[in-house]
Amino acid sequence: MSETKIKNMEEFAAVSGISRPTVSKYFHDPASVRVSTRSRIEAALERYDYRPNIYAMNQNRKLTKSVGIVVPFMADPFFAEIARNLEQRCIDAGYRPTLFSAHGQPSFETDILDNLLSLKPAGVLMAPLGRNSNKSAIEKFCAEVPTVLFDSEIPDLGLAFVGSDNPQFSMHIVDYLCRTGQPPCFFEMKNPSNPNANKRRQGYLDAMEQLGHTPQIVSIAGNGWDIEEIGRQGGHAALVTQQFGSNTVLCSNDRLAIGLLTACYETGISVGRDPKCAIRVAGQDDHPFSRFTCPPLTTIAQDYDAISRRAVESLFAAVEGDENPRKTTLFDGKLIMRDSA
Amino acid sequence: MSETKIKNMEEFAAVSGISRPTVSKYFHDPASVRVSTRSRIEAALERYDYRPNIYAMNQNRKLTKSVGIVVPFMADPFFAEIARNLEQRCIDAGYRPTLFSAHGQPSFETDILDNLLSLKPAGVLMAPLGRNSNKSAIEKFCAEVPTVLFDSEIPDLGLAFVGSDNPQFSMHIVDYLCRTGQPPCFFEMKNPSNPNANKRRQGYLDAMEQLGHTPQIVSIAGNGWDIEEIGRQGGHAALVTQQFGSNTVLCSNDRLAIGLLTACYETGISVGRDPKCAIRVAGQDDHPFSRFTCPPLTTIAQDYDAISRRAVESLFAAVEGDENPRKTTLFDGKLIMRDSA
DNA sequence: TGCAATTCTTTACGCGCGTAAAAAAACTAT
DNA sequence: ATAGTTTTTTTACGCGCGTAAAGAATTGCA
Repeated sequence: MSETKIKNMEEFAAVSGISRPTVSKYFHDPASVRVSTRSRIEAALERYDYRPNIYAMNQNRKLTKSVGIVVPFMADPFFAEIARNLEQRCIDAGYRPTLFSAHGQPSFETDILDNLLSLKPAGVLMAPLGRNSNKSAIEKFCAEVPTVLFDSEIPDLGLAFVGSDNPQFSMHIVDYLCRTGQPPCFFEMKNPSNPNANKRRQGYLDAMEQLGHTPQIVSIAGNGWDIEEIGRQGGHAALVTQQFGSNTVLCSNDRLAIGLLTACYETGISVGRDPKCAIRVAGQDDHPFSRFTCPPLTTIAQDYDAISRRAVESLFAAVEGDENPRKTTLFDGKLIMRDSA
Repeated sequence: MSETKIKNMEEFAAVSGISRPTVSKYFHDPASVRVSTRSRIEAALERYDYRPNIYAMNQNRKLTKSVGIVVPFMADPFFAEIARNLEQRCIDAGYRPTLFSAHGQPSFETDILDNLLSLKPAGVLMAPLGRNSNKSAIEKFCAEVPTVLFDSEIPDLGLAFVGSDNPQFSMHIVDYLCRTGQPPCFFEMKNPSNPNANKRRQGYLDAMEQLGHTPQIVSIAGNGWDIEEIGRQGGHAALVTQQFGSNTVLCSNDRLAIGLLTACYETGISVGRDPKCAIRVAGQDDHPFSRFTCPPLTTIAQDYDAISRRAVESLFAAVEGDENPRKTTLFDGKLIMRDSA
């Protein structure tokens, strides 16, 4: 970092004593040049702080090193966490990830894809909004850019889908709830934006049937991503009109459960697995905050780590040449027992 | 979107019947060409889907249209919310924002600045990590890129700072708590990463003195951004050893308060402003989740909207030529009364 | 030591667009 | 219609780097 300012690769090649094409090759892939050459370049990098112009680099390359990470709602810590996980893995693999959030708006999601197109990314990791996504826009995008979908599946789209085995989630937690108390009823949004919700409902129905219980579903109104508030209001309504036919409520997801817990508090209904409590509440996802609700929320944890690892692996395998058929990978959830159920 | 594929601006200029330099001018600023010209270009844009190559565009421009938005911790919904707000405003102003999160790690923050440098952004909106930030790296960055800091101030750095008036926060909520019950003690992390914490402590001390009460501060150990967990553990310790000299606890921020609420629950201590409850707990920030704690958290709300508006205004004023002296803008907080205090 | 295989240098062109300068064309106002 | 102003066209070059091709240098190995 000492001497005169380096303007471009030409000058940097000169001071490092290596020809420009070789330097270019080095920046494309350091392992592609001989060790002695590499160390001479790296020695020069120590003395001068030069970085290739990223715009000039990407102009001619068919394949850039950038990767898009798209989530439906960054203000949901669940997605923020998984985005961070994905980001780290991309960096480790030598790529430049860029974060995007659709902020719950389909039009925003479409705009993001438009912008991504002009970024010519090597690949994209995307969790779609779900029901409200502009499917044809996503389909068109997937046809042009290698894309791995996660969290929320759109059938047949993308190189691969990685998510959770929702039926297993339901089976697992329904079984636990039945073993430890009354069979649960199911609390959900009538028009969930995320397709996982439908699979969880079905999983609940199957699990209850399999265990020989009569299922009961409480569907509440509400749209959008303000899920805690929807759960709180719907919970209020369900509680005062006594719609829950069981003292145990399994929520479609943790954010809904968090809202329901608030509704219980506000209605004066005690929640917990303690026999003195009026009802038990369980969620699904292991949302980062579920540890801190009162009572702490019993839930079934998505395997963030496995999901993000597999998503990134699938993407880079495809990007780096493997021609695999589209594959769906689903990971099991782990029961997290806390005080709420 | 009908006819043959357009490869570059040359071809697009041909089909639109306008010369390439004029088309280039149009994409730089649509208002800079005559109305008749503009409508001919826009007519062509309807028929052919052409977008200028972003890499070629930015290669020669001294000033790109991209803006960096840097937050310390995206998994904190507070920052996710404000980032979204900033993002929207940048788009409305015709810029291309890119989101970055330091994920609580100083080394990551430095890397982000490095990457941003090579993106040659028109400007950057940054909330630093705080105490752990690599100040000299940020200083060096600010010298090269127009940067507005928000949330967490680093003295004299950047074009401007926009944040909250922390002493006003403390005064306001301490006054409220004193009027409605016992004067509060103050619950905080011993080594807070965010410098606002220090201002809030001082604000608490000043407020208590002004109101004629004896202040008491409970500082707990813990590092990093896992603030709820730190608050929970520290809260446990403080509760069992009866360190709170008042039945009212003002927390340095909402996330700490959320942890303390969990500790109270786990210790069997009832929280609320109801006289039957054992203690009152208040937070600061109006974290998105604070509405849904049990009991819902009384807090003082940061004016997200005003902060993000002013931050963006300051940045674009500077980017577009105004030479203003560095200015610090602080917004008042609004008391949000809920059940916890 | 010699020969083939690998790696590097030299030379040269192109990518898509920014932008400058001079000339031509289109407006505006009188 | 005319002069003056604004906008567009024409022409031309450069940005920083990717990349191809041919020859030179370096290596590995027997």
